[in-house]
Amino acid sequence: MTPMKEDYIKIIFELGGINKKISNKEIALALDVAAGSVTEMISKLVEEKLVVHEPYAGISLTKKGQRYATELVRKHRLWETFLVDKLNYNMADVHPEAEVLEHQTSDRLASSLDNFLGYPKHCPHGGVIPDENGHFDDISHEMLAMAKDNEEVEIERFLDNHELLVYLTDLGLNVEDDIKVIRHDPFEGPIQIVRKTDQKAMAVSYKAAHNIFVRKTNG
Amino acid sequence: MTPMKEDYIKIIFELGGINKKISNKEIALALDVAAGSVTEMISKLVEEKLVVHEPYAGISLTKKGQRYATELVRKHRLWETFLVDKLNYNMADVHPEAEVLEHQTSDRLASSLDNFLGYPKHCPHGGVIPDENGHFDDISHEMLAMAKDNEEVEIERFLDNHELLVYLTDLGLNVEDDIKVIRHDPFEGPIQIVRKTDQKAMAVSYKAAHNIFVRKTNG
DNA sequence: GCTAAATATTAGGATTGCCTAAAAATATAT
DNA sequence: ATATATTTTTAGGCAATCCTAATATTTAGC
Ligand SMILES: [Mn+2]
Ligand SMILES: [Mn+2]
Ligand SMILES: [Mn+2]
Ligand SMILES: [Mn+2]
Repeated sequence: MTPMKEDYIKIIFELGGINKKISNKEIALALDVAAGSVTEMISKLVEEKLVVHEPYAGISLTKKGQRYATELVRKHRLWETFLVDKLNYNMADVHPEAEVLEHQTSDRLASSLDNFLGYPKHCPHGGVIPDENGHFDDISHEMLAMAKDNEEVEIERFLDNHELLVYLTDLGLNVEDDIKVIRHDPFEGPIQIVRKTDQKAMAVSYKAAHNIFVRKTNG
Repeated sequence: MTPMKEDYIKIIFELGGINKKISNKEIALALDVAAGSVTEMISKLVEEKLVVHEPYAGISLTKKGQRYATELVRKHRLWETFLVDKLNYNMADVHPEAEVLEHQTSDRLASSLDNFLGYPKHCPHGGVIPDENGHFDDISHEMLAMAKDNEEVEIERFLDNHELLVYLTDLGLNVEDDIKVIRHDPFEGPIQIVRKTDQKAMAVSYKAAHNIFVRKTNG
């Protein structure tokens, strides 16, 4: 496994989870490489039984590919957690550092780090950290944008996008916040919310609200 | 700068410091690559003004090359310190992890790590950690093997060799120990020493004593 | 000082991963 | 249903870094 192969496997996992088929183009876009490079790399990953490829139909991970993907996601998110919790990085800044450290992280290092961090369950963006055996909890795919007026939800996770995270940091909205949706302004206007703990009112842009995933807090 | 170029620069620094000329062969041996590969890489480093090469005479670093070398040594040793101080690694085990992490360490990450570790001056093997500006203290080149009977010295540093470090860990000898040399057994026999703090007597093998560097504690 | 051994360089070739441009396959829109 | 647009694959090349084998140069032994 080279770092590039790991990144291909990881992006297939992140875009498609454990069964959705991903197109050549989606990978090329996400990794910022040419389509021809993707075709070529995928054919190598097929040989190594890490992915399944139906030409012109799509690409998905084998069990073995999933194993590598979750390991890499684990390492990535442990580093992100380290950077925020121990080195006082801002959550918007950790991605590029983790993106390279992940590939140089032995299993021993990952497990020492995990222990040092107190076995965190989530990265600073709310992403699940798989355990040593590749097990991880389900994640929500419910967008804040889709929550109904008056619904009470918990902020579960943010997509790991720099601009989004800077925006949310400025706004003061955090993972694990319990909030109440007040209303959806028309014409793709902001979603108005209130944080229950401190009654702070926030207006979350329509676009951002599509990149924030929530979980109903029942009630 | 690629990771391999960084490793070439670093080994030239470690073998030769800031002025000694290093041979092709020494580099090939240290990095475990073929002599032809070294010639080729050196010619690239010459183009980039990182090293000076007199064919058949030897290779040394330019000022620019020294700058890169000290930066990499700094990152390497900060990681080693992190692994020992925070993740409870044994000093014999840290080298391979640091060897790869060093290449993926931004200046920002290095300085956050430095702060987190409390600005350590030395790595777990007693090697000096250069500061952000590439400055570092002098190091001793006096081998324990050469210390005279009855001389009192402080253990300054160990060469970073796995077997040596395992041996010294078992023996219980540490960097910064203040010791007294008792005697040199003949026929390349061990050097008998006593640690001043706890009067613990130790017999350090002849070979190991050539890889341990000390500083006179005057007295 | 000459010859043999050691060291360094050059030459030719492999691999990995990327690129662009052309060709093939598929999807979409009227 | 065809023409157009999009996506995917193929083909030909390039850069980095390694290797082995052949050649050149320097050093060491007698
Ligand atoms: Mn990565
Ligand atoms: Mn994350
Ligand atoms: Mn290295
Ligand atoms: Mn060290």
